[in-house]
Amino acid sequence: MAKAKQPNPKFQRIRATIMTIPRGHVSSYGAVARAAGIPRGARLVVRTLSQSHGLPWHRVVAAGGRIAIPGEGGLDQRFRLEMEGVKFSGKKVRMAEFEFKFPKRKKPRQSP
DNA sequence: TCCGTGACGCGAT
DNA sequence: CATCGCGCCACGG
Repeated sequence: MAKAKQPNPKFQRIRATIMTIPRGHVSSYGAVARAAGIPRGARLVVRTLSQSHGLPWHRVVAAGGRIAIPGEGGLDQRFRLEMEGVKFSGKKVRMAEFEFKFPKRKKPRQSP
């Protein structure tokens, strides 16, 4: 077939990465991009979340735990996170306690 | 082909 | 703490 817009491998990695975020935890666009192997791909993460469905989009926030979605979407995200047990401090998620750290497969000698 | 846009990140003011 | 500006990446008109 011709080629119907094939999803670049980058997007696939981003999706896979986002799906590893456990319930009750969050991550940031930049962190997800880095975990996917794209140091400056925060915008790509945004695109991926907007285009793909079925992803836990509400578990991805902006740097510092800030909700980057304007309007009701942002409130929706906040409710969903609180429903999972995530606590907020003002308008930001308490990253120090709920940010999910992606496993760094560099090779610290342990379960790679 | 060039330009603008976006659920971003970070430093500077 | 609030704003602004610049850099990054991919896509659409």
